[in-house]
Amino acid sequence: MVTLAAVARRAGVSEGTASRVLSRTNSRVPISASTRARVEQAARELDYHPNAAAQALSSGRARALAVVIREQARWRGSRPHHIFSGYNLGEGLSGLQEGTHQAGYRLVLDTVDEEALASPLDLWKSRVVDGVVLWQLAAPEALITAGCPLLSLGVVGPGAWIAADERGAGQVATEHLLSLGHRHIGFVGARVSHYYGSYQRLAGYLAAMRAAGLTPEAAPVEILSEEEGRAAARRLLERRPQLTALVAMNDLLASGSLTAIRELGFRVPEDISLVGIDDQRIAPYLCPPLTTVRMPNYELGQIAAHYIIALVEASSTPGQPEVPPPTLIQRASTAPPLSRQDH
Amino acid sequence: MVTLAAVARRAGVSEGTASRVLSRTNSRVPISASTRARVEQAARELDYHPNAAAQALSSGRARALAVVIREQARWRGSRPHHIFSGYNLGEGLSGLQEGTHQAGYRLVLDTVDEEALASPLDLWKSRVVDGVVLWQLAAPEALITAGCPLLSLGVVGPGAWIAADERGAGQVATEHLLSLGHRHIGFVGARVSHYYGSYQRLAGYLAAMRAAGLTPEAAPVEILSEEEGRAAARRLLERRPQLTALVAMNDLLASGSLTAIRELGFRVPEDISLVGIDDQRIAPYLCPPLTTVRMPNYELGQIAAHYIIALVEASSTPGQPEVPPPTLIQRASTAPPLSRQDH
DNA sequence: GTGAAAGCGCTAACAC
DNA sequence: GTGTTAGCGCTTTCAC
Repeated sequence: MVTLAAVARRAGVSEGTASRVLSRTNSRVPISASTRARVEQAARELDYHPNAAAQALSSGRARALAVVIREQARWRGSRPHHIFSGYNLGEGLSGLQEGTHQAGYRLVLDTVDEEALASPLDLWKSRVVDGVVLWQLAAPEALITAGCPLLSLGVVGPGAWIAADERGAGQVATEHLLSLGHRHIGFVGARVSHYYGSYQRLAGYLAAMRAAGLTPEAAPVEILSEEEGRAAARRLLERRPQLTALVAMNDLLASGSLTAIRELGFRVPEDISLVGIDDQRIAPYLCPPLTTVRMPNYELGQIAAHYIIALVEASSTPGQPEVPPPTLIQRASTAPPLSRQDH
Repeated sequence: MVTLAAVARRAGVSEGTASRVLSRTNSRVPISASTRARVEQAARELDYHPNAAAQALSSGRARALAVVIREQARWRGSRPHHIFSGYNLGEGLSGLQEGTHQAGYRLVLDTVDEEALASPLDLWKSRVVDGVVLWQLAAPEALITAGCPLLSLGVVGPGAWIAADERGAGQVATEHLLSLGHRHIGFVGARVSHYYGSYQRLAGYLAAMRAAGLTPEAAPVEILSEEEGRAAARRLLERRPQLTALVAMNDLLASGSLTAIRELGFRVPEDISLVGIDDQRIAPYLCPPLTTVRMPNYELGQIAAHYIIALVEASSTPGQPEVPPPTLIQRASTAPPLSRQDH
């Protein structure tokens, strides 16, 4: 193993100087250009890689962040699988990894089942990570009282949190239908507990409807499943036959709604238009391909990385960052209303 | 911060003894029950969490593994996204995380763009991780010469590698069609370079066809895209009008094949049956829902964790592990052949 | 600007 | 069985 001492020896300087040249953190001291060059060359020639554990121990910073992901309480086949598979988490993780890597931090992956958030606490207390990013997860009390820098994504605090413009997504979806000429638009998926997005997306829908002077009509859903989406859409369409369009709180519910619409003998988009939110991987494969709203997941990940790193390094709360707006992805599930609405 | 010294003091023992009681690694020495109890209680009372950096520095083991994931060279919208989003990586990561966590190791997430595998090398040389798991990625020469314990998943070595029974998957898919009564079965997706699965799945198809005394008919594909799948399926069906069924090398190609089949005026499954492989998230949403073969991704992840940890701790190659077989997931895209085959 | 030296918290080899 | 002690490789005062 090549140590700092070896580099220092070869460059003809002391360990302290070599450290000052080579480490990002310790560089508040001016160094002469020639010394710097000699040290850097020696490091290169020796293929020096600083020992992360030694750096962490000595500096008190691990230069690592934890991403915590909830284990889904649902099963596929007979094996557990994490929320990984859905919600475009991949995009978010990409962004997080990108931002994290750029800043010279590492990302430690952690998963937790429902409420047992012991493992991120342990990662923090063991100084494995300097901070924690919680994916669609509210900060547990224990982590907060432990003083761990943390950031919840897509969920309201306690503690710092950021989210995409979920309300805007509901609005974008609704306004798209409005601009197509729809006047009787329902919402599938109100009231999913603990999920920030569900509340805000509904709020966006309500705002858009009211701004257009129209009466909103929303059907609640207890959990996020296709089956629930199907049932809710069915109830909505039976209760309000004048509806010509539906906004679904997310693509999964949209998928269920599609089934309900078809079961009632309607065609999409001729009789009923449908918009989802999320632009999940399944969206283009639904029949017809689903018009939906894409959330800035990648960017949210990047922003989260910057935010938590600022929090870790400055131990002062950064300002609320700007998140790019959701965008409409137009596919084949929406069209202008036919005459059905005329009665 | 609560240190080992504090625990030792409170328990009335030396640091060495406390360490022996509390650390998994250092426990080859017998300890009296009463001492052990006293130390454990003291640790509990003080809420002691060993400093990971100090442990790593002192022991020379980080108790961490890297998972390396390739950055996809394709774009979605205008942002990069990783292979995360596809190939049921989520299931595999779950299994990996599970196995890793159980053994008291952590998982460090790393992504690389195509061939630049510098960052896992750096993780290893900096002693951030004790070993590396490469997801659908061949081991780069540099990592091997560096002596890093590593394991490639779903790809043939150099270095250790494990994969699911890809050949079996091809066979299962083909045999399903055979058992339905099909005799003219084509294969979409031969010859995708560098991908172990593509070769083996084709081999499984060929074996099943030959075992049934039938003539195989495979269409090559250059890259894994729906468009390529569509083109290949079209070529195949035009060249061999007697075909009544298709096996696609994976669900993405199956999706493209579905389009081609429909474009040629055939119905699925009445005129043409179609089987995919992977059971990706999109599979149940295709029209009709795709019959496909599920790969044991979760288990593969778990097995990988055990394997690499054995490699790290024993520095001896474990035996080739048993991976559960692929299983057929029957949905609506397959049925017995109609009379078309009779001419 | 640079060197010397004191730890960071833990493990492990060695005594007893 | 348990205590003592010498580091692990780096950062960071404090001198000069």
